Parts: sequence; C-alpha cells; structure tokens
Amino acid sequence: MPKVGAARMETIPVLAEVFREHGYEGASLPLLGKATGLGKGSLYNFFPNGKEEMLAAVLGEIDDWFESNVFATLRGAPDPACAVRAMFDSVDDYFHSGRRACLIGVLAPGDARDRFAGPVRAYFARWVATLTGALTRSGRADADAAALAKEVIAGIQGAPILARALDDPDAFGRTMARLRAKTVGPAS
Amino acid sequence: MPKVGAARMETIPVLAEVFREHGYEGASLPLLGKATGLGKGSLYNFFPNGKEEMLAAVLGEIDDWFESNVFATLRGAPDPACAVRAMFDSVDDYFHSGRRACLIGVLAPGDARDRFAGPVRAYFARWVATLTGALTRSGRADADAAALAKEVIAGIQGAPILARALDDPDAFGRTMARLRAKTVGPAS
DNA sequence: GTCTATAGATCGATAGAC
DNA sequence: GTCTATCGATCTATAGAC
Repeated sequence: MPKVGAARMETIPVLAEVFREHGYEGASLPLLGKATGLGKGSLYNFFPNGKEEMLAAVLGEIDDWFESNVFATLRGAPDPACAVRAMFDSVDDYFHSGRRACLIGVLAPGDARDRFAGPVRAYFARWVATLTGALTRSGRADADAAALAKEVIAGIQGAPILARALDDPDAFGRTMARLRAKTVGPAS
Repeated sequence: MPKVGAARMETIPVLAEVFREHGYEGASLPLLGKATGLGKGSLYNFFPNGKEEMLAAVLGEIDDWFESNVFATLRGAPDPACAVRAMFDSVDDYFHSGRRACLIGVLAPGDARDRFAGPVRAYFARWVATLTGALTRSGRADADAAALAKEVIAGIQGAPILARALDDPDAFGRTMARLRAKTVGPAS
C-alpha cells in the first residue's frame, strides 16, 4: 500500500528525472537524495521499499498522466481525429519537444526490465488499444488502424532517441509532424 | 591503440549482448566474465581500460557492421531503392526480428551517454546521411528525403522498444514492413 | 595469457539520535 | 519526519602467482 502525502508526491517528478537521465541502476540513492534535497532517511520514510518503490511510484504517476491527458481523450472525444491531434500535442509536451529521454526505453535493460515488465506492457497495450480505437472511429479499417497505431507509437518512442543522439531537437518535432500528418492530416 | 587478436575479437559480440541486456551500469565485470568465460584478469588483459574500453570495442564493431552491411550498400548501389530494401532486411536481421534490444537506446542514460555521445552521434549522422542520399537518388526531393530518413530511423529505433515491451515480436516486423512500403514500395 | 586475492570505493538498506 | 552513522554486499581495478 503506497503512502500518500503532499511532500511525497512532490518528490516523484524529481525522482522521475533522475531515473530518466541515469537509468535505474545509475540512479543511486545519493543522486536521488541530492535531486530531491532529502536524506536517505527521508527517502526511506516515503518509500520504505527503497528504489524499487520509488520507480513504481514514478511509473504510476506516468500512467496516471497518460490516462488523464491522452488515453481518456482518445477514448471519449466525440471527434476522434481531433483527439489524435491532441495526443500529438500532449506527447510533444511530455517529451519536451525531443529534449527529454523516454523512461521506458531507459528501463529496457537490467533487473528493472524484469521487475517492471508487467506495468510497462500494460501501459503500451493501453496506448495501442486506445489509439487503435480512435483511428478506427475516424474511419480506418481495423487491421490498418492497429498497424498504424503501432507504427506511430514506435515512432514516438524512437524519435527522442534519435533527436537526443543527434543533439537535434528539431528532428523530434519534424518526425512528430510527419506521423501526425500521416494519421489525421496536417496540424489543425 | 586497441589491441587486436582473435581471442579478443571473439569476446566482443558476447560483451555486446551483456551490455544490451543489462545496460552499461548493469553490465558488471562478474557478469561480463561469466558470459565470456573469462576471468577479470583476462578481460583486463584484452581491455586494459576496463568496461569503458569494452563498450568502445563493442560500439566500434557495431559501427563496422553497419558500415559494411548497410551504409556501403546505401552509398554505392546502382539501384538506390534496392539498397533501401536491403537495408530493411539487414536491420530486421540485426534486431533479430524485434527480439533484440537496441544498444544505443540502452546507452541513453548515465555516464555512458556523456562518454559515448560522440561516436553515437556520428553513427546516427552517418545513417541519416546515407539513407537521405539513397532516397534522394531514388527520386525524392532533398527536404523530403531528409525528413523521411529521420522518420524511418526513428521508427527503427522505436520498434524494438515497443515489440519487446509488448512481448510481441510481430509488432516489429509489421512496423518494418510499413516503413519499407512507405519509402520504396512493398517488399520485392 | 589466465587465474586468485585483495585493495579501495560505492552501493542499497538499516538503526537510532533528535 | 529528517538527519548521521554504519553495516554488509558489490563494484571496478590492480597486483602478483603460475
């Protein structure tokens, strides 16, 4: 049962950035403490199970953010094409226009992959399903919608990797624009 | 100056798989030793600078592999569209049809990113440049070719992430097929 | 060239003062 | 609730026997 509390909640985005920039193994407790301004004692007070619980809290918050800002709109919007456009805007915002690394990609290796495979898989499965649904309602055939959804999400995952490797955030924006145009036409 | 030798060269692909599966921080010397069947002494004999030199050797071999199997063909082939199709075949082979993680994505976080940013950037820049060239020669306008190249490479980076997260290698193959069709038409 | 032993540093986690 | 002190484990890297 996770603890709740304003102080604890405020640390989660800070912890998230450390995991993003250093990976799970690389995010040491001194590093996490320095970023949050808390000592180890305080961190263990908020997260009794240590790093594993910190990352779980981070993933939970990411999940909530996407549920509120992306999935809910994709599912419920009266105009599915408009919802997909909003998804691209939210994603661009989330990845800081290509300057922010993808936490999920960072969790790919190591123990973290094994321990968090379930939540990560659920997150992507939900994204694929809701995007496929919106594309279907916007008039695409089922099989085409599913394949396009996966292609778009793969592109969204790969674009920050390429943009950061090239040190060219613009590469992210242009790839997003192309994916958007391919799914629901040019930006509204 | 890197050492050379058959025994050293044979360890490099093994080291590569460990880095892929565990990341740079997670690939401990006991793990690397277990995978190669060598003790720490032997590893340091081959790679006096330790893990950093091991990863440099791995990246160098990946670079050579792409240079020989992908970039050279993209640059020199008389039929550029055919060369792009060959690129997709090579990439599918390289990523073991979506079951293999991308080492570059794994290096995104941590010290490894800072230390190897130069080679990683050069690798992607070369890929973008050679693919853009081939697409241009196949008849696309310069700006379109450059943007499409980045979109394709971003998709190639993201597809293994999605496929592995969903535990669905087929998602990789289908995304590759869509990207291929978009650039040079359906498989020959 | 390959091994074992070990140094020196850092890690995650705990205990206990305040 | 936040801190410091500290434990035991693990890590990278080195030294030296064979």
